[in-house]
Amino acid sequence: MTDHPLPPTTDPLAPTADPLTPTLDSLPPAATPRVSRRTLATTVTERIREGVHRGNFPPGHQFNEVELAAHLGVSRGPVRESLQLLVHEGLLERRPHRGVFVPFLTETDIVDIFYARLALETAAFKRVITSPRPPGLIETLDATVDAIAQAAAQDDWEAVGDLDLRFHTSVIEAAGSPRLSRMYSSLISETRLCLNIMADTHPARGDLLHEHRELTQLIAGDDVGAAIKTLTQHFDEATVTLRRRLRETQEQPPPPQLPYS
Amino acid sequence: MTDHPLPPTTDPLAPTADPLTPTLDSLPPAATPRVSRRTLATTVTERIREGVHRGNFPPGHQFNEVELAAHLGVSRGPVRESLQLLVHEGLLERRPHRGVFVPFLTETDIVDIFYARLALETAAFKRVITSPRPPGLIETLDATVDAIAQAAAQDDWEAVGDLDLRFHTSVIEAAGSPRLSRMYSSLISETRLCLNIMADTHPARGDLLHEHRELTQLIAGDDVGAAIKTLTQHFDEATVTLRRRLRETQEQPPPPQLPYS
DNA sequence: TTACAAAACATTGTTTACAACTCTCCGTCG
DNA sequence: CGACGGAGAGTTGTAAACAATGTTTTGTAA
Repeated sequence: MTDHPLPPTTDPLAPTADPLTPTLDSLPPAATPRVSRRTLATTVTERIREGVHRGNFPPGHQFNEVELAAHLGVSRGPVRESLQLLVHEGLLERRPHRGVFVPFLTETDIVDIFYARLALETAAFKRVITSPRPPGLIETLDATVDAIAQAAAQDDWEAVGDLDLRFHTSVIEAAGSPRLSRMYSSLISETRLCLNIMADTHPARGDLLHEHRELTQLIAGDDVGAAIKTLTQHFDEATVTLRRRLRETQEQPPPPQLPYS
Repeated sequence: MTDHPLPPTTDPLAPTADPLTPTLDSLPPAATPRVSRRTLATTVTERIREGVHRGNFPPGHQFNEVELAAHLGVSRGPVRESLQLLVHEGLLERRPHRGVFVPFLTETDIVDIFYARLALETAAFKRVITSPRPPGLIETLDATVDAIAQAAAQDDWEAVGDLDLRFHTSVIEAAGSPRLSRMYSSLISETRLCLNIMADTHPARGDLLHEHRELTQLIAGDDVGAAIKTLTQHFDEATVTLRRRLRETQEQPPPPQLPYS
C-alpha cells in the first residue's frame, strides 16, 4: 500500500519546535504530568492538523488508523477521536467504512470557503468599526502588516500566507464572539488546505501588502460601507488568484505520496 | 447520583416515530442491513441530539457514558464518538476528565448565538436576493409561514418554534453554500437549546407571524438593504424576548433532573 | 463541631481484541 | 476475450478490559 517512492526526508507529523507543546515521542515516560487538562487525543489532533496544514499529505491521501497510531505511539482510540474532530472541522473527509482522506479541493470549494469567510468577516468588520474597538487592535494589525512586508521582502511566501491569515483572524477575534471565532477557525483550516494545494512556492500577489494596509486604515476609521466594499474586493481578488493557481497546478501531475518518517 | 424524583414517564432518548430511522432498541438482531452507510455512532448522535433538542435533559445534566451505552444497547465507543461530535457542534460542553454536560446558557450566549446567526443570514439574504433565486423558494417560505399561522392558531408553540427555525434554515440552504449550511446547523442546534431552557410553554411573540411574512416578501423583492434591516430588527426582537424569558425562568428554581427510561 | 487527610468509589481516558465491511485479485463461466 | 463471482487481505467499526483522574466519603485530630 504505502511504498516509498521518496527517500524519507522529514516526519510529516513532526511537531513544531515549540517547547510549550510536549511532543508525543516523549510520551511513554510520564512526560505530561503538568496541568493534565491535555488529553492524548488533543495532542494527536494538533499533530495531524499541523501536518495537513503544512501540506505534508497530498489530496486523496488516506489516513490509516493503525499506521498513524503506531507512528505516534498511541492506540487507535485517540487517533480515531482526532480524525473525527478534523473531519467535523472540515479539514478532512470521511467515507463511511472506507476511511479518512485529504479532500480534493475544487474551484467550487475555494469559492465557497471565501464566500463563507466573507460572511463572517463582514459581520466582524461591522461590529469592530461601529463598536468601541478592543485596545491594541490597530497596533496588532499594523504590526502584522509590517511583518508581511518583511516576509515578502525575503520572499518567504509561506510566512506571508500565515501572516495574512493571522491578520484576518485578529479582526474576527476583535469582534469578541466565541461562535464567530469557532466557525472562522474551521474556515482558516480549510484555507490553509487551499494554499497547500497550490504550487510549493506561493508567489503571493504584490498588492496583498497594500490591501492589508488599506483594510487596517478602514478598520481604524468609521466608514463601514467603504470597509466592507474593500474587504469584498480583497476576497474577490484572492479567490480569482487561487482559482487560477489551482487550475495551473492541476494541469501538472500530482506529486507522489509522501511516506511516513 | 441519579435518584429518581419523578416517576419514569417517557424515554428521553426515544426516537421520533419515524419509520425511516431504525431504532436502536431493535439493534441486537441485524436490524440495519439496509444501506449500511449508517454507523452506530451516527444513530446514537441523532438520538442524543434529538433528546437534547426536546429539552429532555436540564442544564448541568451530565451524560454518563456507561449509562448511556447500556441504555442504548451499545458500547462506550460509539457513545464517546457521539458525545465528542455534539461537543464540537457546540450543543454540549466537555470538561476534561470530568465528563460531558448540558451547558448553562447565559444571556451572553443568547446574544452571541443570534449575532452569529445574523452574520450568516445576512450573507444568505444578500446572495439570495441579488442572485437568481432557486426555484420554489418563495413557495416554500410561504408554506412555512402558513404552517406557522396554523400552529399558532392551535397554541402549538413547540411547532411554531420548529417552523421558525425551518424558515431561516430554508433561506440559508437557498444560498447554496455547504459551509454556510454546516455552520448554521450548529447555531440552530444551540438555538433549540435556548428555546428549551425557557418555560415549558413558549407563548411566542404575536408579531412573529407578521415578521416572517414581511421577510418573505422582501426576499421575493430586490431591496437588499431593506431586507437586511428588517432581518436585523427581527433578530434583535427575538434576542430581547429570549433574554427576558431566560431571566424570568432563572428566577424560579430549576426543574429536577429527568431520569432515564 | 469543624477542618483536614486519606481511602474508597465513580467516571473518564486508553488500550487491546474481535467483528463487519470494502476492495482487490484470481479463477471460472459465458 | 470479457464479465461475473468468490475467496482473501486489509481497513474501519465495535466491544470489552485496563489505567488514570476526579470526586465523595469517612475517619481523625484540633
